[in-house]
Amino acid sequence: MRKIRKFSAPEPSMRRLPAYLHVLTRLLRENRLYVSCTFISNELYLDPTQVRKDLALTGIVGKPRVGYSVEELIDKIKAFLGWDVQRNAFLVGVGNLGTALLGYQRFRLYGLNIVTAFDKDPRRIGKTIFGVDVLHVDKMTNLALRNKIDIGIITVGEDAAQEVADLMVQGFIKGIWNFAPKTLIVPDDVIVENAQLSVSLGVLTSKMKLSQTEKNMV
Amino acid sequence: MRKIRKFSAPEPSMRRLPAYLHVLTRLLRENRLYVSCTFISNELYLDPTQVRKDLALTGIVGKPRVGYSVEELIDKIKAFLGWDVQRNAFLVGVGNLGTALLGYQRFRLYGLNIVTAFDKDPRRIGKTIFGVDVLHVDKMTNLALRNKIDIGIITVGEDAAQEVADLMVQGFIKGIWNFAPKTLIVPDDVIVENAQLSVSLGVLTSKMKLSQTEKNMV
DNA sequence: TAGATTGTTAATCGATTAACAATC
DNA sequence: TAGATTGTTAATCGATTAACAATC
Repeated sequence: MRKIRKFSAPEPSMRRLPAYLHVLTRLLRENRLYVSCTFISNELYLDPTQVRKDLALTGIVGKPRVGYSVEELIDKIKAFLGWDVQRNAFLVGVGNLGTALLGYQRFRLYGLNIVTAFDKDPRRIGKTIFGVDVLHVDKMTNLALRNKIDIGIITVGEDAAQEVADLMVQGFIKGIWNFAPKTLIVPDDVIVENAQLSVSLGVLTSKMKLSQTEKNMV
Repeated sequence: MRKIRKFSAPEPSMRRLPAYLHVLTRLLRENRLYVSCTFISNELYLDPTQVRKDLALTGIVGKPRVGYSVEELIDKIKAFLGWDVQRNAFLVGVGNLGTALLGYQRFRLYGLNIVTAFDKDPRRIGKTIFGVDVLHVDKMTNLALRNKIDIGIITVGEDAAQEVADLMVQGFIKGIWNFAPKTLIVPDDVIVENAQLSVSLGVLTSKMKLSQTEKNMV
């Protein structure tokens, strides 16, 4: 196995932080100034020590007996997740899922700015979907080189996914968000995050199957 | 913390299995009869022992020097993930994401059958989207009780998510696939799988931030 | 002050990886 | 048979949880 030096924080922690942000945003709306780990852990059914460690990763310092400043904590978590800067993205594959992502307003909260979409289907090219133009995928690499594009979103089928990833790498895109059910091969300095729906569904249906077995066992 | 007796398999393993299935499906198309752990681990950049342990979870028995039967392995993994049976699902929230899920043909491969969709927006009610009728969400609970519905898919906003989950629980739905950015509170016998896009995006942008820091450090 | 909460160190738990015997 | 591969046990690694001192 290729060993990669690990600078990055524990992934389980990274995955919990967005949920903290949801709670904190609500508290901010309610004008709460401070929050304790215990409060967050109760809201999310997590261990309070785990919450404390996760928060410590962001560099925040709390006040004993008082807790953490809600506002400061929101800022620190956003910075930790890299949501404090705007990132320009290209999306390739304007099918159902791609279209849904183009219309997902919430991405603005995370600094994700999808500037252009691409496809190879002539029926889709030339359209404007949720204010985003759809161009032929052949134009993607050059456009990525000219405008600095941070993130490439892959919402094509599994057959085209590697091809699209290659074009993104050529366009010096350093982060790929891959929704295609395919393991991508990219250089070491390119980060791939997989977001296959099947993975999540598999966890659900696998656990459901097990809970049926449990019932039979009782 | 509430301790839950754990029957279910390690979640990391469950999350890797769909990727194995992709490789195996390709091999099946290529008419390969047998496959070794080493082959799969090379394809997916995983440790071969890890692959072997994951496969062992499915109950498959391999032949030394030969490997595992591709066809049998596919069946075993599908059974393990609970993808060997059809499950009826209701989807609530016919926004962009909900619509995309209704049109996602691949779900059939996983046994997921979305039978009806729901919303509370009168402009959406009465429509048929990708062959699925959209009804008012008030009708959901009763319909779930009358037809046996296994899975509820929540694609509403965070404000309505808990409310929708409550209705699903009342309708005896035992598995909830939650795309809303909200931690749901449900009885112990209901399984919730969260599939927030923000979690995946957060991992990507957090790692990208770190790799920029690395560059500055060099 | 007393006590709630943070921050940190130690212990436990679970997942990954290494080593190796069994097998065909 | 020799050797590739499985299956399993042991070692390591990392994440979670417990314990407790520091703080305001």
